Amino acid sequence: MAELIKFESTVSFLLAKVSTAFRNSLERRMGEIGLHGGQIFVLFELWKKDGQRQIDLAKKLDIAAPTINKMIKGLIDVNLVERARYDDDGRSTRIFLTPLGITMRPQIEAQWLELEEYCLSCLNETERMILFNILNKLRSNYTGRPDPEDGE
Amino acid sequence: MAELIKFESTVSFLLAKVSTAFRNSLERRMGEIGLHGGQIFVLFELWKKDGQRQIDLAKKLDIAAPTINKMIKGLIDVNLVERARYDDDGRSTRIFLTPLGITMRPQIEAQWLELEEYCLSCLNETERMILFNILNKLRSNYTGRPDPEDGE
DNA sequence: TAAAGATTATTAGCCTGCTAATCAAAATTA
DNA sequence: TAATTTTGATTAGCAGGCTAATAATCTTTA
Repeated sequence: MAELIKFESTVSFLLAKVSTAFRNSLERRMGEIGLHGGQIFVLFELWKKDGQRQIDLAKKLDIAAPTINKMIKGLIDVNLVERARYDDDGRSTRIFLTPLGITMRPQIEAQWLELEEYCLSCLNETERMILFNILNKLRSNYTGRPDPEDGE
Repeated sequence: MAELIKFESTVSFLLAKVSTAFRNSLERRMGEIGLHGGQIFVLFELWKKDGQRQIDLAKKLDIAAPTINKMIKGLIDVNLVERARYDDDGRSTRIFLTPLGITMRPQIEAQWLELEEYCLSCLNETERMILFNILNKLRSNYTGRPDPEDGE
């Protein structure tokens, strides 16, 4: 006779729940400043390096080509980025920040820090560090992308 | 002049990345046995108590009414559950497991444990326990729903 | 009883993920 | 050069989240 699992006792169960809850918080917080949850990650990459191709953004964000395409559409709709074609390659488009996309950076970053504080308010400094390290391990395990200090 | 954040250094950043990666793993693993990622949580609640109303399932799973509605549609499509109306309340529908929904339980649970093992393969036993406890705190923080031992 | 309010399910539509399929352009190879 | 393959962007369509709006059924209240 098969053992019946206690789903609530698995880490995956909790991870799924926290994942969904976090995504909702992210969406709500970013909605307060007129953004959607996923868009901030695109902006983050463009702030590091403007004018990247869609395919390169997708690779850095670990998302598929159609996903980045839709995200960029949304960002264009709210006038945060724009597309530009170059003569050197007729296939690709380069994504550039608009002036608004540049000037909104501090506001978006402040909102991000608020989200961070809200999410982690139940954890002390030690727990936060531990969680950070464990999540880093999980991320490497999933994506094969090691800790930040390895560069890209 | 505004301080520029290092996004990668925030826990929220890693949590977002791990969330997405986990959801992808979940979808892939469950796809192997003909299911989708979210459906397992509905089944899990029905295994605990069959014949629940949609609204009650939604509350227990912390999801919105339209979401549970779509999920149940999908489960009906693959013949794992079915709807039934009762005379006592013409508004609500009760969701019941089909024979397949009952007999597939061990297979689904085995797949779940495989996912668990895959996700956590980079963590030792201590780290898993620590992660479990921290995730539990985060979950309470988000949903106001405390640890399992508090009952429902 | 009749009217007003609350509850349940559903539809429409959006964002974030995905895969599969297309199309155009570039690169490679015969 | 010509044919083939690869690459980059896009569209269509699906699942899982959401909110807002409807419709139908209870429940409550006047």
